[in-house]
Amino acid sequence: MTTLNKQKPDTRQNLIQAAAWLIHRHGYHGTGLSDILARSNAPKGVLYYHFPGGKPELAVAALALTTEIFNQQLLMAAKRTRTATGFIKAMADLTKEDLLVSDYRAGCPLTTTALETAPEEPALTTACRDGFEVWISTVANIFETHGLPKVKARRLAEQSMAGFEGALAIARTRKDVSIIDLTADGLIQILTAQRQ
Amino acid sequence: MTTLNKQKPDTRQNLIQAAAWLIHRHGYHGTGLSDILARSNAPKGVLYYHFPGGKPELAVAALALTTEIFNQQLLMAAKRTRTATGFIKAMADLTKEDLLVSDYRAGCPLTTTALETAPEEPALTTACRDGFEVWISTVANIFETHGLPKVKARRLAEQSMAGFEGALAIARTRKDVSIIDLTADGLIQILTAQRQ
DNA sequence: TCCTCTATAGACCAGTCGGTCTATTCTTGA
DNA sequence: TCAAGAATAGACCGACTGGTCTATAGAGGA
Repeated sequence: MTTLNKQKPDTRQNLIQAAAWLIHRHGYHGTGLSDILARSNAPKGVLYYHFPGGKPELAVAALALTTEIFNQQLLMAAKRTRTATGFIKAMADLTKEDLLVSDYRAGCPLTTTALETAPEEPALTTACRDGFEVWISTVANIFETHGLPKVKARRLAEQSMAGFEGALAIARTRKDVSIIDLTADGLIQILTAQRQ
Repeated sequence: MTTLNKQKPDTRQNLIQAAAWLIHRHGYHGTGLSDILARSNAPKGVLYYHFPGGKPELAVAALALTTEIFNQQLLMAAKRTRTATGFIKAMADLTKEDLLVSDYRAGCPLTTTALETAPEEPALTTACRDGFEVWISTVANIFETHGLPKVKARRLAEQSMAGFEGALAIARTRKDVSIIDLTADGLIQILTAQRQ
């Protein structure tokens, strides 16, 4: 699923990765084509050859890549955890990791792009919505494997995504990740309350 | 506190309000000076007369205005509610209101700006951090008046802000506010669990 | 009445934006 | 060996960006 396309991956993939990296840090409007081109060492003609739709089309591909990568991280984290509580803590760690390795320069590209562009660029809004849905479904499935009933698993997954996304934004302004742990604690309390 | 400055308010205040309205919808990078000028019917010279620091300085003022307005809405909502649970529901209603009256065109300007610009525009990041702190302090105080101990009130306030901010972003991509109510339900469960 | 300071007005600027276009190079099958 | 499509390369474009500058209008005191 990660290598579906038959195209020679180098240039096209480099463009997508460069765009994803930059949008992750500066958002959609804050990322210029010239930045993407410089980062991927590509001339302009190449971009419009691979993405006739221009910047929006490339951004959609970049958001899809980001969605897939984080989804894989969620699945890997699930393999390492044996309880729903443990998985919530693992999600908190994943959320913190992005902030710490980037020195608070990178947030969630889906949230950033969604807030910047919805609903003016429908393709981008759709990409964000689909990305959130992928993540929430994955998290809900993981909660189910840890014994939560389907409906409660889905609810807790939505609450988790909302909590961590908001905590990420606030943590970035503070250069302090503690609100992410606080959010995890809250989710664990919800989980525990539901178990009773 | 709402009318501290001695300056004749018209032009300057119009600029701030126009900037706040636009940043609310399109974010910092998505809002151009020309948009702000057009919306406030002002020529360019006026902007740089009142805000020598240019766009960033005006944006900081706009974020401060937004902070203050929403803070007043929190305080008003607190007057209408008698329990912590009721206040959580009132926060959910406030969060939903922005989305619904703007047809999902407006999110939280603090979150949007923070994700777009941190940490490249320190003044903006600071304005966002300060804004979040104002809101969280207000919410924590309100929880205290409803009987929560200080530490727990602060924790629940942080969890609330994170949850509603994240829910707002996701709701915007879906054009559906239900995740905001779900978030409120989760916060109420945390509250109840802490009461035991 | 005139002077001075505040504020308004908008022409103008260099730089950058996303996007188009044509020329060239690479690759590959005949 | 050569033709043809795929891919690369970057010059070029109009529109727009945030920002500067000078000219002028308005207000208030002497």
